[in-house]
Amino acid sequence: MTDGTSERVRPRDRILETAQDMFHKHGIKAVGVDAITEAAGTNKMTLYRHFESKDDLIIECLRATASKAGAMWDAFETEHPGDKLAQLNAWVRKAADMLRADCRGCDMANAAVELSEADHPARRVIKELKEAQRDRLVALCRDAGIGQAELLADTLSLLLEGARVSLQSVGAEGPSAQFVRMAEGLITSFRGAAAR
Amino acid sequence: MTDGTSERVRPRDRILETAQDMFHKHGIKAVGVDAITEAAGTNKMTLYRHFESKDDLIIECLRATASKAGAMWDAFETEHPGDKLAQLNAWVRKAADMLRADCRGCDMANAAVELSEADHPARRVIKELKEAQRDRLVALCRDAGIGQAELLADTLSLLLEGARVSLQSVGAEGPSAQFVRMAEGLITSFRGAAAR
DNA sequence: TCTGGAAGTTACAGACCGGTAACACCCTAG
DNA sequence: CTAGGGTGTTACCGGTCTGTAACTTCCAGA
Repeated sequence: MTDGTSERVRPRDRILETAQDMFHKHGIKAVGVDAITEAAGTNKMTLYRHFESKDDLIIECLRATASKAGAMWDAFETEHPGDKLAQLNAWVRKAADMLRADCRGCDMANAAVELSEADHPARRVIKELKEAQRDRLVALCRDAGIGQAELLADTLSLLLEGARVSLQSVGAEGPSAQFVRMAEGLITSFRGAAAR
Repeated sequence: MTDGTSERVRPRDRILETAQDMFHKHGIKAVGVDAITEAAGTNKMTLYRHFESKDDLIIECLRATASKAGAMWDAFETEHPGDKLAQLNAWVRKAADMLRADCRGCDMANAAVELSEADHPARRVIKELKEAQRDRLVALCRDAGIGQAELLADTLSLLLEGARVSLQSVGAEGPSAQFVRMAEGLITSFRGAAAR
């Protein structure tokens, strides 16, 4: 057994985890590679042995974040197997849970704002991952038997995205406080339209 | 006549205008004061004679942007005097017009994302200005005779905020393309609820 | 014409950034 | 035990950043 009880985490994974956390909390441009390696208990050379550049590290962080979000979606399915409407409601509740005062918003959206250069390599990845999330929400709405599934999914997407950014600019007492009411009202409204 | 046809703009105003434009296009942290002064046809010393610091310049830029947005609101009133519902529809159309592919989003929201430090002096100003805009939209909805004016205004706010950030992460073909349909549907829905 | 203040110029300070080179070390697989 | 790859350490490069000092130039108003 190579690991035993010690189970030492590889430097690459420590760097990835630490970078995700620091990028999320302080922003990408506000965090230097020196700060990341120090917080991860390693050094800059090791970082550059595992990642081509800071941009490469950013991209890997975004992929890791999206992967965690994907696991959250899987949890909806296992918690409410087959019941798509319950999964959609779980999504709303989970989204509302993330709208706490200390929430710094969506990492991908924030990265898109910070990395303003149109040809930045991270932009491709952000678009890919965001489109995948959109497809998943559309499929969930459709499978829940909602008529205009795309429109509802897009509306919910924009509401959540807006709530996350509003949280940062006006705070938790702003419009984002009404997110659950808006989302649930929309879902019932769309369901009623389908039944009609 | 001191100005004549030349109409020379004061360095301070040139700096403010240029900084607004560059901050909007490239982001705050991506633009240095040297680049601003060069683009404004002046120099760094002149900038620091008119603004205490870069942070101070940022704040003045945000105020100027909000002032321009306020002028836009005034235009709604003059174009549709007394007709609050028409003004609300004009707001929707104006918002949709800003959702072009090259749109870089809301300067205040972007600044809130970029300036992640909780005690950054710009954060107070951002919150103030955003709350003022919210109050204005709530008043417009209420004066348009809509029952749950606050809820509609907050929903529209989040939708627009979300559309602007979605535009940057997934592009113009993403959920933001449906903004007008969503907004108009919401307005008619809320109006129907009031009539009921 | 004189003068005072605004504006421009140059140079610099001090800090931080991403990224690299050269070298010492340790720990594990063979 | 030994060899070698992953890791840590230190120093450095060139560049950029905000902000300041000292000085010159320009221009409008009295």
